[in-house]
Amino acid sequence: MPELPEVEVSRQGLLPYLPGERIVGACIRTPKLRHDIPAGLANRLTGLRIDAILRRGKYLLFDCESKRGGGWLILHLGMSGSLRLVPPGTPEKKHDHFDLVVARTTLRLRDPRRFGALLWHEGANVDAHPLLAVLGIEPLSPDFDGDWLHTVTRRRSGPIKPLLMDSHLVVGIGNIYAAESLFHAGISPLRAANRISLERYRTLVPAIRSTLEASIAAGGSSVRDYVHSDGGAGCFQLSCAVYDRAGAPCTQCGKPIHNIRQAGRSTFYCTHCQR
DNA sequence: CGTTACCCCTGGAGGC
DNA sequence: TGCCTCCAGGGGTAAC
Repeated sequence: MPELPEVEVSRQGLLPYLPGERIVGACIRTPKLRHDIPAGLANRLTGLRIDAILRRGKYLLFDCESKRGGGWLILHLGMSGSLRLVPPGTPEKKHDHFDLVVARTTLRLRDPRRFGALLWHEGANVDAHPLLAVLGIEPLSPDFDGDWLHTVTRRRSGPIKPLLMDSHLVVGIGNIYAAESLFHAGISPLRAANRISLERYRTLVPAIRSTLEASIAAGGSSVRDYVHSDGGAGCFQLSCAVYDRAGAPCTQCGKPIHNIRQAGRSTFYCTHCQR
């Protein structure tokens, strides 16, 4: 479920409740998700204070006194992960793999497909973690602009859409937002990255940014529901222009949206509006 | 080096 | 109702 906007909205939803709180316990019910869960993690966490919650790409980073002998709890939601704040003592359900317990609430991770991750990084420099050190640029950072994307794609002859989803280049853009952004920029997902002009990259990057920001804003309004109820925290994209709209009329020209496969993922686009 | 195929896993949808 | 196939918003790894 989560792409960058969902992860960011989850982070913002946790901010009123967790930073400043002391971890009084943790419960790990699963030996591994995407990776093995570090041995002794629950004990390591217990007693530390949560100083801050940051986001890097689709990773949530919990600063657990990292500058005072602690470290970082690193969390990834994979395809099916979700976070809830539940009252202390709430019985767990199937696929509830992890609890982080503070005095007044419990952060609960649920992930049926177990593609998520739960990791620990000792010490202050979380960017040094092997999975984080290889990540690309943040799409909402000012350094991410059309000129930058044009420059780094000069030797990339593959199609643009899988490239936008490559976290080693730029983080956080998943299958939905890659498709939506390319539609808004009028660029075919099949076009070779090194055959897109600088001018068009200067259109594409703002399209990416506005698509992500609009989704974060849409999710922001439902943060309270998210952290307090069983309500869906899924797709904050209220309405997609192309994603999951195969056969339906294009919102611009009325011709049917196509569904193809690229690098093992479905791609939705308009063959008339996107070139 | 760049690009793609496969794999990790469960659950929901739709066909028969 | 059951059984089957296909599909799903991610990403690490191996192979070309």
